[in-house]
Amino acid sequence: MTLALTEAWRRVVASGGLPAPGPGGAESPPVQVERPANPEHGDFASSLAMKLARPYRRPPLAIAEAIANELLKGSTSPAAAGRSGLIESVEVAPPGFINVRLSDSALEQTIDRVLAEPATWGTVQVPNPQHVNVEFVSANPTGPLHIGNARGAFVGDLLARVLTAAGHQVTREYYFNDFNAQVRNLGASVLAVRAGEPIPQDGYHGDYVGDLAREVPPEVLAEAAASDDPGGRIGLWASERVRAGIEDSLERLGVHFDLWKTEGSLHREGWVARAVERLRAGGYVYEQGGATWFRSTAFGDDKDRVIYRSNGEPTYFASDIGYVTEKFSRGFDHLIYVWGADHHGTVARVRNAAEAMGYDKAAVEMILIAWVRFVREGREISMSKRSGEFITLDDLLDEVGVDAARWFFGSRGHTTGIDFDIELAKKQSAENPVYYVQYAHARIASILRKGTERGLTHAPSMAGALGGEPEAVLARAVARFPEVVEDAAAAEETQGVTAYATELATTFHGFYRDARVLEPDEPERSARRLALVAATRITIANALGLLGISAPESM
RNA sequence: GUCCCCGUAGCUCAGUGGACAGAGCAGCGGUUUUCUAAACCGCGGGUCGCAGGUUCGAAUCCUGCCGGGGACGCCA
Repeated sequence: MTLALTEAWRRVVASGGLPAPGPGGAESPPVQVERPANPEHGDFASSLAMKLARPYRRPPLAIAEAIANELLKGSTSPAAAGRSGLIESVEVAPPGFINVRLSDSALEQTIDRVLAEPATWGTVQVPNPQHVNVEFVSANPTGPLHIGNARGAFVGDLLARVLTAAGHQVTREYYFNDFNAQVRNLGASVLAVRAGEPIPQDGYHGDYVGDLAREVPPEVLAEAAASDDPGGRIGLWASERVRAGIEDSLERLGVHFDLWKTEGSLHREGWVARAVERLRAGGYVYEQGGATWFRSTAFGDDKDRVIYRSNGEPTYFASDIGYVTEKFSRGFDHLIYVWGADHHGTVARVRNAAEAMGYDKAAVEMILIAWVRFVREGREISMSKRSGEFITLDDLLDEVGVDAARWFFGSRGHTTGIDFDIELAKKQSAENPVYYVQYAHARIASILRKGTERGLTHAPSMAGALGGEPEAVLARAVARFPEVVEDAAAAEETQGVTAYATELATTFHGFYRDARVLEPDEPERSARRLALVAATRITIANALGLLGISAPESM
C-alpha cells in the first residue's frame, strides 16, 4: 500500500501536477500508511497530503485529490494488471486524508491464500533480513530461576519468535558465569550443610542447597577433599546441576535456547585477550594504579572503565567485550541483550567498546526491562537467592499456568514497571483475556468438527463468494495479521499481537452471533462461511503460536 | 548531585505526530428450543501528573516542575 501511494505520488510529479521533491524543491516526507480505527475511513489511510502541504505550499485537499486520482487510475490501468481490482475506492477527507478501501476480491484472495498455506500465514519476509543474536535470562546458576527472572525469559523468547516470523535468522543464547566467587560460595554453602555447620557469609540459604548437599556424588566429594579449593570443585558440580534445572524450567515455559555460553570459555578461548588487544591497538587502553582501563570517556561515557583489576583479575566488563567480539565473529548483524533495568549503567561502556573495536554501535542493542514488583496481600516480596526467600518460576507456573503468564507479559511493554500481585494473578488467571482468545479458537474448531460430521466442506475458492457484511468484516480482520507481525518485529514488542488476537476473537464472536455457519439447506453459504472461519481459526492459532500459547481444540 | 524509565477510566494496562483517547477486569441491567453462555448486547466511568512551547493537528515531540522506580563500584 505504501508502495502504491509512493508510485501514485511519483506519477503526479511526472505529469507535472506537483513539483519534484529533492534539492531546490520540497523535501520528501516518509510516506506513512495507517490502519484507521474508524471503518468509515477505509482499510488504509495516509496523511501524506498534509505532510506535503507545507513544502509544496498548496492546500492539502488539492494534493490529496491529485494523488487519489492517480492511485485509482493506477489500480485499474492495464499496466498494473497484477494488482487490478484490489482497490475498491479511494476517498479524500478533510483536512487531507487519503482513505483507501480494499475490494471484496482482495479479501477473497487473502482467505484463499490462508487456506492454501496455513503454516506460513502471518510470517513475512522483511526486505533486510538479519542474523540476530538474542541473549536473555542469563541468570547465574547459583539457584533455581525465580519469578523475578520470568519477565526476561518471556520478553526474550517473544522477541526471538517475532523476529523469526518476520524473516530474520535468530539465535537464542544464555550466558552465564561459571568461575567467579558466587559459584565458590554456592559450593561452600553445600559443604557447610553437609558438615552441619552454619552457612558462611555470602553463602546461599534456599532449600535447594540442602537438596544439593544430599545429592553430591561420592566421587565429586573425594575430588573436592583432595583439592586445594574444595568449595570451588563442589560449586562447579552444584552449578552444573542447578543449570540443568534451569534448563528444565525454561523448557517448561516453552523457552528454548540454541546456545549456553559460559564466561569461562570466553577467557579460555582467548576472546577477552584479543578484544583487549584490539582496543589497545586503537589507543583506547591504558594502565593506571596497577589496573588496565578502557577509555570509555572517549565515546561520551562519564568515566573510564576497568578491564583488569590491580590484582590481575578481569572484571565482568572484560568478559563483556570479549563476548561482543565472539558474537560478531559468528556473523551476526545485530546483537540484542535483554537485561534487567539495573544493568542500565553498563550499557554505554559495552556499546562504546564495540564502537572502539570497529563495530557498528547501532548493531549492539540493549533492551532494558523494568522490574516486576512482586506483592502478596499488599506486601512486597523481597527476592534474594542468598537469603533463600523467593518464589520460583516453577511455583508461579503451578499457580497461574504457562499460557496466562505468557499473555500477561506479552501484552505489556517492557519499559513499564509492573506490580504483580500473586493472589490477584491467581484470581485473575481464571479470567485472563487469553482464555477469551482460546475460546474463540475452540468454538471454531467445534464448528469445523460438526461441519465434517454433517458432510459440509469449505469452498475450494472464495473467488466471487465473499457475500455480505458479516463475512467482509471478519475477512478484513483476518487479512490484517501479517502487518501486525511486521509491526511487532519492527517495534521489538508484542503487545500489538495480543491486542490483535483479542480483536480478532471479538470480531469472530460477533460473526458467530450474526451469521450461522452450518446451514445444510444452503450448502453454498455454508461452504463459504466454513472457508472463512477455517481461515480465522488458522489466524488465531498462528497468532497464539507466535506468542508460544496453545490453541485448544475444545475448552 | 548526574543519567535512564514510568505517570492514561475504580484496578491492571494498550495507544508514542493524525480523524470522536481504547481494551480487559471490577460495577449495573439484559440475552440461551439454535454451530460451545469461558459468549453476546446495553449503561455509567477520563483536567491523558502539572505548566509552558513547537505544529494545520500533541496522550505522543521540546523545556521546566511534581510524583514513583532504577543506575551511578578495581560487584555481578
